[in-house]
Amino acid sequence: MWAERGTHQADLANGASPFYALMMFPYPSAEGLHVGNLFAFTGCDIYARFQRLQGHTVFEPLGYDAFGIHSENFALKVGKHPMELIPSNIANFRRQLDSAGLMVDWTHSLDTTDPAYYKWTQWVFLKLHERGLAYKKAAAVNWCPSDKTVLANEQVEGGRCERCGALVEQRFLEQWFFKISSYAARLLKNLETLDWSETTKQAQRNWIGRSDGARLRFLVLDALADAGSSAVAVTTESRAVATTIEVFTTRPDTIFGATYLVLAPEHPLVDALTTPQQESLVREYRALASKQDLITRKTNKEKTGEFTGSYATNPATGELIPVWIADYVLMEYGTGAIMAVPGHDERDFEFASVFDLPIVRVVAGEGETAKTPLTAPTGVGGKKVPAAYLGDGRLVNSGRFDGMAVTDATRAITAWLTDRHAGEAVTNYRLHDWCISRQRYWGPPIPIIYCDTCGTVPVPEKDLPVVLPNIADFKPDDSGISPLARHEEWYRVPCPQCGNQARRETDVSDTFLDSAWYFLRYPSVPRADVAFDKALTKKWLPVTTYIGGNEHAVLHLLYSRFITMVLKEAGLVDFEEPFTKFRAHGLIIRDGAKMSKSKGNVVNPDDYIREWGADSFRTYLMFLGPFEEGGDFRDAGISGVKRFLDRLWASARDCTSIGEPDAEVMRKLHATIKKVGEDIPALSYNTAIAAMMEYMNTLRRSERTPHKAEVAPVVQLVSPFAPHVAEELWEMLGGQGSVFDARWPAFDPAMLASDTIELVVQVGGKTRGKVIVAKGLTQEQALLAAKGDPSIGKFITGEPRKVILVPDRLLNVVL
RNA sequence: GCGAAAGUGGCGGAACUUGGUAGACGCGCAGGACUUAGGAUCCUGUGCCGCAAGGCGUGUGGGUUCGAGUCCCACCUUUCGCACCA
Repeated sequence: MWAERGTHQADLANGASPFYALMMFPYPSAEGLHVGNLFAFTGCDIYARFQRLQGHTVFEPLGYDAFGIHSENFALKVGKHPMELIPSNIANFRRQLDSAGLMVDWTHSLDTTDPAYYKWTQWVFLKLHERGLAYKKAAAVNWCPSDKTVLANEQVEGGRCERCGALVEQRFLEQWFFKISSYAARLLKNLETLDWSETTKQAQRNWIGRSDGARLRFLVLDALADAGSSAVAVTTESRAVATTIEVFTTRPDTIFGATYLVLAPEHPLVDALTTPQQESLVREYRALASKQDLITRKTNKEKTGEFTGSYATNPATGELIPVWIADYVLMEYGTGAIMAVPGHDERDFEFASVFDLPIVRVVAGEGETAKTPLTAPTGVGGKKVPAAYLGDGRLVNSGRFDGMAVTDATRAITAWLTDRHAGEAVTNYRLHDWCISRQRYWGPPIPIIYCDTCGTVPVPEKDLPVVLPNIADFKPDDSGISPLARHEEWYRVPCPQCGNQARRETDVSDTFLDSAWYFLRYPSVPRADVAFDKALTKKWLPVTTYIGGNEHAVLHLLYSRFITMVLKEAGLVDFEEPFTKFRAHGLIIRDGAKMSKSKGNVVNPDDYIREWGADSFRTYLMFLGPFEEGGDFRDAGISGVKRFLDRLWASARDCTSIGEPDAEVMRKLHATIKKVGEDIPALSYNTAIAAMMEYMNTLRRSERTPHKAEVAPVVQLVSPFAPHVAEELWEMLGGQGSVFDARWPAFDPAMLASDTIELVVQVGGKTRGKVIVAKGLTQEQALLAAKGDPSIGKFITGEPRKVILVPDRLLNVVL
């Protein structure tokens, strides 16, 4: 009936009070819908249905995120082509989703692997390229030397290839990047304006990773100085070959304690700095470092490194300090070089201890002096061991800055060094540019053509989409480049500018690009002439409420925000934050353990829907626990929810319109309407369901044939949770049209009022019972009533020392 | 290491941005009714100790308060995220 009447279709052009309820679209796996998906969708669906009952025109679209490595790997595993697998997976998902009774408007669905969709994904790439936000550079990828292929980060487990177990290496390939790092400050600042869960915002803040500090310059006096000589002569020749090493530090106040410099092994200055004596050692170390894959390098705790043979001048002390390379310094962060302050940095301390480099104290804490040894108490016996001092304090061994507090010194020293042209204050972000290249098959080809005469040429918009060809050998191989690079007939094209023989980019783009703009597309599906219609976009976006998993709290949400910002700058949309409100749902576990195929505890929604019905299943999922925290799925629990719905059904079937409803029951009903109406928008679905159950218990215990007025509103309250049952009962009770086109029942505050209340009585802070009394009693009256109750009165043995009355709630008698 | 969240019956979880009957609701369990039967339905009970009166109870130890699951201090544990980010 819903399908026939188009109940779930929103009138996008004319609907009043638009409400865009978005859920994160699933990857249509061959295994079918995961119960976690359904948990998320149901939670969003309830919210959306409730908003509709509040009078909004609700748009609840859903599509499929079908590109990417998961699909590709699965296709490889079962020996089928993804182009063949995806449609059947989608059909299966659609069947399952329909059986769950979601209010999805399927006339606006999308599939990221459809050329009609990815045409616009490529168009988004071109928009970024136009604005100079897409660029190419060499970057490290995970390389499996045994499978001879590029691995995605999620295919590397503990530094090894998840398939063959070989140690993963890093390789450098030319890749496309988006300049998201230029937007770091804005992405961070805008977070303050968003109605998102605090945990999600915090995760984004950490990812963006703002650090305020200084960029400092260290002059290398003579790159060719003799490593053995401690007093390097400053000659005019050496000045001529002088190089500057830039470092980033958050502790410029500790510069007097910088006793050496460290560069990342792949730092571009390393060659120039390495002296002939050190050359072979440095080369060896660099080779070793580059062999390590990205992950083990980051988790390897033992400090290793090599001396370059060069010395630089500490701009504060004027002393010569050695320049080292070590893999604990990361090229990706800051300037790829650090000033090492072993006295006040744990990592530097460890490194200095291993290589016997000088450690100087420049900050003294409470009760410490310049001479106090740098130690930290150990756990056992409180014995002191040498360690860096990380705490607050005042400067020592720092010349004119001695005695200054750390915070003041940070400012003062930065200013002093700035005056001397040795550095300046900078803000640094951890966020690095977004690498969107994938040396894979199953994604949208990056719309770029390389021409010998014209260079890098973007594919003209009119030539989009660049269709992904259906090739049989889509498996990545030892060429180390995309499978598309094996298909000359595909990549060989005339240059769009000069017409000469040219070559297509053979990498495809990251799946995260597909999902970074899909919410813009939904309202405009199925229009083929634009990515998104201007009027519809203006009316429906930004998304009113977005619900999804916290696993996407960082990347997906950040990328979507970035793309939206860029489109705003390009004048294509008129907002820069795509999701006004975001809430993350929790995780469903089963019998206390995470669901996994290997444990065999995966819940197949089909089985439960068949056995218990979609409504019971939905309601049970929401009853497990707080929606934002998830819950523990136990088979036994579902029966309680089923019983509740059965009882509601029986009450609706048996209720009568004769006579009057019971006043006490009606009071409870109105309290329930209030509670459910407050709980649903707060996503407290579990307590909303509990409140409805409680009401049904009250109704049942009144032991009369229920009056229609006592039952009908409950049908509406339960409708977001159990839409099928509610729709049927609505009709059974003579409701007009769909229950979802009716309005949410209003509660009457006057109904909640009662003349008498239960007054809790405490004696000396201990609860002794309660008395039923008239409202608005004075302290004396309340005390009298308490004394009058024998089970309470016996505790009031003397003259009260103090009496506290919380009007109409509680009386505490202190003896 | 850094960041975030959380510790409440046999179990999942309630207790409302405000300190005021801890354990709502559901599962499970126990007893009963109906039944040829019950994994159906309905009723009753169910934090712990105690025959009772009563006492004890929200991770541990302190504190504030007439009154603390809730606020403050210290600690312990667990989960999740990020992790050599200078």
